[in-house]
Amino acid sequence: MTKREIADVLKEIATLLELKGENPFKIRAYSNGARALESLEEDLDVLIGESRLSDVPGLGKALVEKIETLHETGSLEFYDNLKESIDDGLVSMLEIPGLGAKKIKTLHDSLEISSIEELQQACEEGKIAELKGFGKKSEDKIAEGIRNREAYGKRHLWWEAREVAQPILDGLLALPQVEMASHAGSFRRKREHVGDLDFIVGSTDPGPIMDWFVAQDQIKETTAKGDTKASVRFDSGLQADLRVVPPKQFYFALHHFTGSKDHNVEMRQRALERGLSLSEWGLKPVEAESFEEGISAQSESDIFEALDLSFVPPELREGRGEIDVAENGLIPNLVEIENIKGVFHNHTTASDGRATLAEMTAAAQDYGWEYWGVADHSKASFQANGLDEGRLEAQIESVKALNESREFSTFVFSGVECDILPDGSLDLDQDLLMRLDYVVSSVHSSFSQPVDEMTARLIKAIEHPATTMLGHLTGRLLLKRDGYEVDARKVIDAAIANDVIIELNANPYRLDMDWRLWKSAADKGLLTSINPDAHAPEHFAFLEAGINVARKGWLTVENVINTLPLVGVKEALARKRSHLSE
DNA sequence: GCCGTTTTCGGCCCGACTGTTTTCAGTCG
Repeated sequence: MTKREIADVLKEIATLLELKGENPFKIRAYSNGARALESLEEDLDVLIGESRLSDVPGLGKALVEKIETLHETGSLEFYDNLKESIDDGLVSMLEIPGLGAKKIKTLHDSLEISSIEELQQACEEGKIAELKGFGKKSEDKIAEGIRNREAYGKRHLWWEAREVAQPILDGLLALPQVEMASHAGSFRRKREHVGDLDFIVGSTDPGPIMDWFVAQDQIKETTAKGDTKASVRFDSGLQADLRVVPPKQFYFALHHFTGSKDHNVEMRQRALERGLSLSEWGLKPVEAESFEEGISAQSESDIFEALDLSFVPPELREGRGEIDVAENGLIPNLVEIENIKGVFHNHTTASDGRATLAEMTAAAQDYGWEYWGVADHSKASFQANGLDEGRLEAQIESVKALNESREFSTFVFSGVECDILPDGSLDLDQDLLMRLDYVVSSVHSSFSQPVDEMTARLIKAIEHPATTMLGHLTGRLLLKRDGYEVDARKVIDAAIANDVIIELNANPYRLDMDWRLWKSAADKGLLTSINPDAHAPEHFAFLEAGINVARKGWLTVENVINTLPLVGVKEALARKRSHLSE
């Protein structure tokens, strides 16, 4: 079993133990173990081979044994027995808002409910309302939760959540009672998709703010409204929480609700080591009665500083080692959208784009970019009107003519998004590919190959002398379709060895390669190009989503080739070509 | 179940909100 698969098993064990009513700290130990495993930089084989797994914080004797068993045999008796003893239906009931492990256990023990269908029936028969600890409102809420499950149970792309979040934030900031306001949560951390939106406001007069918040016209329902906290749901199913706190608490609350949970746990522990207690209300000596005696913060930086840390940007607050790095003052200057000087991997009407070469060039010029690259599909992508050798040669001439015309200040690179055929070979003639400024090699077919075959296919394409960069590593479409299976580590190593870039596809549905893989890859020397994969001028805006991912992946300008000015990029592309012809 | 150590077991983050209750448990973040 792989690291990822084992981590999933540990997570599932945690959930199952919760439904059994186990000791909450034991449950947390399994969750922590899963996370420790996922964020391992080192190879699991090596760690187990050298018996160093127990050196990993969070993995003790019991977990090490279970992980080793899973890794070697692919199964675990403890897990099998546990799974056997709990109905799948109980697990899915956790998805209903308001139902946690304890209530589900009560429902199961007293009414023998073990599926959502049975739960729904019990609601209709009014049995839930009669249960001790439940009531009519609980019953209605559960029934509502079951009805909404289909429509609202999903997550929302960051890109789409932003459409809702930005007007709300602007509206809050415009209210006279609001002294400061920000979004928080996974949205502020720029996760690729979010479950809900969080807003934090600093104010001494919360009433009007709460009233304004729940009165927005896109709101479908208000699920909670108190003096300082409210929750609403929009038509899209997206939920948003607002918390109003006194201004002096604002930065503590902002930090707290930005999370992540893992980051906060580490921050609190660090505070405790210094005799301090950190919470959403403030930072004070453990023994102090109130936060009046605590430390004040005029910014989040003050909080980090009070714990001897340099500022950690929200994107990095995932509990993946950022505290240790901040302790040494080594948080890098993350790449910013202003650093981008141009973009590769874009399409025109020559294949499946919606704008012409000139229109796209004009749009790129509007962005102030020094260059952009056209990379239309190759002939194997028949459905996308891919270019054959003849049409591509014609496009090379068009690009050349456009550059020579000096109609635009933005330079155009001639490239192609060349299909990687099922056997790993490229879809176009090598001599022609070598004449292009660059080649993006991508998979668009035979997604279901076994992982070894797919990995070999990608590596073969990487080793092709014409390949400049690898397109969307997994082909995933977030919230729609999983990517094809591929051994990312091997592909990354091959890319580095062959001086090939792996793109960071900035399409909000792709964001591929995943942010979790970038830090270690970049540390090993991998370069990326943040590519909007634009099929229309307005898609150039996707760059922002790509920047989010790059920042979450700890990338700096040094790791991103399209932060280079035109001259630098020309040199880099030419170097790859000449280096190979030697 | 992990950790740390005051080395053998106690601590592990905790408050707002809801719906139930009539002083609190469960959920959520």
